[in-house]
Amino acid sequence: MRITPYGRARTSRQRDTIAEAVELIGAAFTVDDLVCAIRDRRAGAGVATVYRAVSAMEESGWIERVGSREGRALYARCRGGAHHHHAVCTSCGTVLATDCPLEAAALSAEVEHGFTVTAHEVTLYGLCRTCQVSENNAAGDGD
Amino acid sequence: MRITPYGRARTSRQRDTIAEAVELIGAAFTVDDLVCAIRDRRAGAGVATVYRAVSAMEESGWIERVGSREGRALYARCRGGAHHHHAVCTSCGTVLATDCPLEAAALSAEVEHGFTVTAHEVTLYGLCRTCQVSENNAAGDGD
DNA sequence: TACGCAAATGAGAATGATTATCACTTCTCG
DNA sequence: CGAGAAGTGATAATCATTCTCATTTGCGTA
Ligand SMILES: [Mn+2]
Ligand SMILES: [Mn+2]
Ligand SMILES: [Zn+2]
Ligand SMILES: [Zn+2]
Repeated sequence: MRITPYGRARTSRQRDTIAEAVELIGAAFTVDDLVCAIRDRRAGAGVATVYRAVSAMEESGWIERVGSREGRALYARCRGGAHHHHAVCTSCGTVLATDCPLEAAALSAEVEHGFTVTAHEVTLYGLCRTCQVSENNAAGDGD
Repeated sequence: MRITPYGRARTSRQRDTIAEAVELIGAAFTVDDLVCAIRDRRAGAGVATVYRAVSAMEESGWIERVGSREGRALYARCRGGAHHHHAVCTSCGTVLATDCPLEAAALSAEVEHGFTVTAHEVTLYGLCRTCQVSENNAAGDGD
């Protein structure tokens, strides 16, 4: 059973456009990014619809929440098999998958204090190789 | 120079009460937790004042932000020397300091993709030893 | 192919945490 | 004693996200 953007849910003109925008952006995005990307396209979509589409895409596993930026939730197209985390470039939004650092290291809280970890959040922010290079050349560029 | 709840800032009846509440709780707390804890005490404080006090306490390093719970920021009295992270008991709010797992493991994003990490978030949620024990005994005991 | 209806849409209201205002009150210090 | 800086608090403003509800639409089925 192939993973589609919306799982087994119904499709629509709006949802198609939204999924296209996700592919087009090809990096971490916020709901607002989608709303803007869609505004000038063939089919607009109300804010509520975009929020619902993002929820559906996340539920079906087609996108993942990868962090937050300025109070807005960050998502990305990042099909996840095994448990992993994300490195998000704060300049261009490129998202890399990283292994979970908690599996390798014996967790001090776990071994020293008998703490049972049931959930954890690990998110890295920084610059991808491309953006490091362009920072060397240009002085001040966006974000 | 001793670290005081409000750094070099002025003190007040309200701020004293707020700092007391932090010590009294002795676990992770939200701003709302403080507001409630103070309500019935000798000196109340407006919500805005509590928010400002929490900011001041965080700035002075007397408390730290240790995560979030249901959309509300979580803080704790956790004097931090070296870089570290937190394990927060989702049952009682106990906060443990944990070593940073990113320093031990060679970060795959860093070595494999040339990604430069400039910031990261690591927060563990789970059950402290005490709460694990009480879960074995009692069946359902609230959040 | 025509129906029926659950699912989707969207404009706008509601929520809820956090921040900003602004008119006081209270320290601090010379 | 002032003057000015800092703190207070009721209230309004932000702002991302969710909810409402009347209306439309996709799609399985007869
Ligand atoms: Mn992923
Ligand atoms: Mn700490
Ligand atoms: Zn760390
Ligand atoms: Zn506990």
